[in-house]
Amino acid sequence: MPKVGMEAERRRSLIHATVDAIHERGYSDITMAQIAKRAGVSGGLVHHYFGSKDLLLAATMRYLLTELGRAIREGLAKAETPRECISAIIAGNFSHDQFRPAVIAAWLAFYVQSRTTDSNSRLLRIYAARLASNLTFNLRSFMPRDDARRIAEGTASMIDGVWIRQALSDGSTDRQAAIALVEDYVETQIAAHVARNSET
Amino acid sequence: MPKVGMEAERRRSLIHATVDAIHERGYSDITMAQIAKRAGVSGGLVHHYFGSKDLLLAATMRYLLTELGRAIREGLAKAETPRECISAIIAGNFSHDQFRPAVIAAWLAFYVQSRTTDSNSRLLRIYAARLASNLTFNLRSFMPRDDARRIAEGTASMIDGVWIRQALSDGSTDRQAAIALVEDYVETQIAAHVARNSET
Amino acid sequence: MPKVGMEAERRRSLIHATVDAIHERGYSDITMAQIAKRAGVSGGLVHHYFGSKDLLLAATMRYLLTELGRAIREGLAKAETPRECISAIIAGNFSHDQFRPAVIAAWLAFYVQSRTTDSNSRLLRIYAARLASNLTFNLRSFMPRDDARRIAEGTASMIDGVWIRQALSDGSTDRQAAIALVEDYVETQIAAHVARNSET
Amino acid sequence: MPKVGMEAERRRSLIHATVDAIHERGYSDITMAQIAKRAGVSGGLVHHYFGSKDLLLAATMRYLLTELGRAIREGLAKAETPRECISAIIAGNFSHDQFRPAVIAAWLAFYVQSRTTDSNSRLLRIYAARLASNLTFNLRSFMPRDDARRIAEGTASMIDGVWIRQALSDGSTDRQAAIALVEDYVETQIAAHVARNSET
DNA sequence: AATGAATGAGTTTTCATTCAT
DNA sequence: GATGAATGAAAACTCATTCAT
Repeated sequence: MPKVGMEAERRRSLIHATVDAIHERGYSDITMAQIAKRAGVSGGLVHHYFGSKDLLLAATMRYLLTELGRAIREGLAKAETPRECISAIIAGNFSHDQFRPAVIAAWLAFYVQSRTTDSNSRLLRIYAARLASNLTFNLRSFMPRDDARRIAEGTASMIDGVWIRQALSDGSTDRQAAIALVEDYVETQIAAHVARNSET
Repeated sequence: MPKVGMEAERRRSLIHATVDAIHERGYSDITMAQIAKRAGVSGGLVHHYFGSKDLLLAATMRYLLTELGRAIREGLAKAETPRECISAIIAGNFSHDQFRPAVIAAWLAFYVQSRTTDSNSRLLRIYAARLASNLTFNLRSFMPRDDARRIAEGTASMIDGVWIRQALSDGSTDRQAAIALVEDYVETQIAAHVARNSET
Repeated sequence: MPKVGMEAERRRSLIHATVDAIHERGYSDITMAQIAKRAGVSGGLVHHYFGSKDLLLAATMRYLLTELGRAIREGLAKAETPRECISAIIAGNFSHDQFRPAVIAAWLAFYVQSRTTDSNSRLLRIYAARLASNLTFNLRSFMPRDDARRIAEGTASMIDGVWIRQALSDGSTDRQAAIALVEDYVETQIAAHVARNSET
Repeated sequence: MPKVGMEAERRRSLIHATVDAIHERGYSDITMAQIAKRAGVSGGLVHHYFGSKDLLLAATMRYLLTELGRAIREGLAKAETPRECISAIIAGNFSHDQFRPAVIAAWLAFYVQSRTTDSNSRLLRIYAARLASNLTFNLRSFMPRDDARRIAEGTASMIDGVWIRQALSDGSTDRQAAIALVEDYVETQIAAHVARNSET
């Protein structure tokens, strides 16, 4: 009798092995054999579960996107005010699971790589649009639509920027500092708007 | 025409071909044959000039760094006040030569890839340190050292963030919007500090 | 139902699946997984029953030979004159069970493939020798030994030729036309001999 | 400077190696490595020239068809009467170049294999149609259209049948016997028609 | 200097076979 | 007996690199 749930577990372990392999060797240097070895299975099994290297990579990217979405949603569930929602989104992007060297490395690899892979590109675009719309919606409580859009874009840019810079510095991550930098940006921008309004 | 100079021209044309190839195919999918074809030369010649694929890629990355450095230095030469220096640095990062799709794509590819390549990593670190120190120095005119360091890091993060987001959107680049976003960050932060100081 | 007979049924169904798989995918492209799926059993079971792919294929070939032999023997049982025997042999080769696209395809595949597989080659040779000897024996009633041998060879060649040509035309089979073509050959040859004899 | 004509020579030598490999190992067991070794080149070169195993096999089949067509055309060029044309077609099919064990083996392999490969199937069909039309046309001098068509089909069947039987017998080929068998069929059929006509 | 044919090591992929359940 | 997950050997294919011309 086959072990129920074995397949899901194997797939997850292979995806984790893929993330780790990208972290250690770099996206362009990983091989199926490395991933299989890292997951402690034979090379053939990876194909059995994912069909091809491309499909394994695509599945890994989807996994990362899903996990990020979940982290953000969890934070949003506890947020009550628009300001808290914004903080939840920011914190979600730097949550414990997300802001680890291996995950950061894999994220950026897919981010950059997706530029030349339509299906991956589409996934990222959908995620980015949702993030932008969510940020914009909550910023609308503090400023006009156009400004909200602009600051949302700035916030997203800074989140991505902090991530990419973290990838390069092989040192340990500092979630608090990362969050503080982005929060500071948002806070200062909101404050500027509030000040401007109270002047009039 | 003397053969001297011919070599430099060939090298440059191969480097440009490499940048374009990365843009079109992605870092992990480029081949020497593609690059050679794109540059209109034989495959063997690339080795003759660069020795190996790794060396060609390293040379391409050095070229990008040099060009970026040159763009910034040119702007800085005309800047007089610290504030103008900051703007020059920002503008340099989004100068006409730098903020093109192919260059952005290549930049990010090297950026991400350098994580697993020591020699490239070192180059990027040196550049990043110089940028940070330069920004910090000029921000010191407006705020204490620790704040200057923090805002310098924020500025660099936002520059990188704008870049990476541009790579994903296949559309045309908007230098003005990119500059405005980063300038807004710096300006608002400086204003906040000035306001705080004038309060006391 | 007793388990005895179950095994024979499973084996037969796997052999039929093999024949169908050869027909649909071609001898060089069939896999054990396909055959197992087609027979509605697990991949492991095929090995359990046949030991290996080669043995399954050998069993399939033996099955085809046996069925053909049976079809011919059944016809011969009803034949009384030498001429009727010849017709029975021809008709047996194009009997309903034999002259179906899937069976034809499998036959030819084994026919051609046996060239490089000693054990299969031996089986075919035995069958061919029996066919030749049978045809020759019955043709002896109408002509000298040497001519009988030659016309037997011609008859066998034409049977094989009609078969191979049928394999290529994906259309439906026309047993009557196939039989008529071969019968015409035999009839004309016999007639020529009879005419020659009556001349003298 | 590259050797002019080297490419054509290489391709031809690889195609010959393919034919020989099919003869020796059988269609379903040949590997690119075997073919390369037999041609005395590296494995990579085969891909360089043909792109893939499938394309190499397709090129080999086209080569065999072309050679057969050439052999027949050469014979036809010397034929003057319809009867001579028929003999030329038959002789062409068993010409020295065609009726060799390796070529026969390869021919049959492709013949059978083409059933599941559309592009190959199409090529064979075109050739078969041309052969049938050519035979029919020349037989029309001796018999009505319908009979001519039937005998043309019979002739083609016998040619194919002689070929397939030759493939199985690993012995040396006997071109004269093969030709005689088919000629006998045609001759007897024509004679029968002539006799029938003179009766009336 | 320049070419591009040729190599061969390395990678993905396939699949018969095994084996724990 | 029966399953199908897992293996690993063998195959196709890719491509940086070399080298004769």
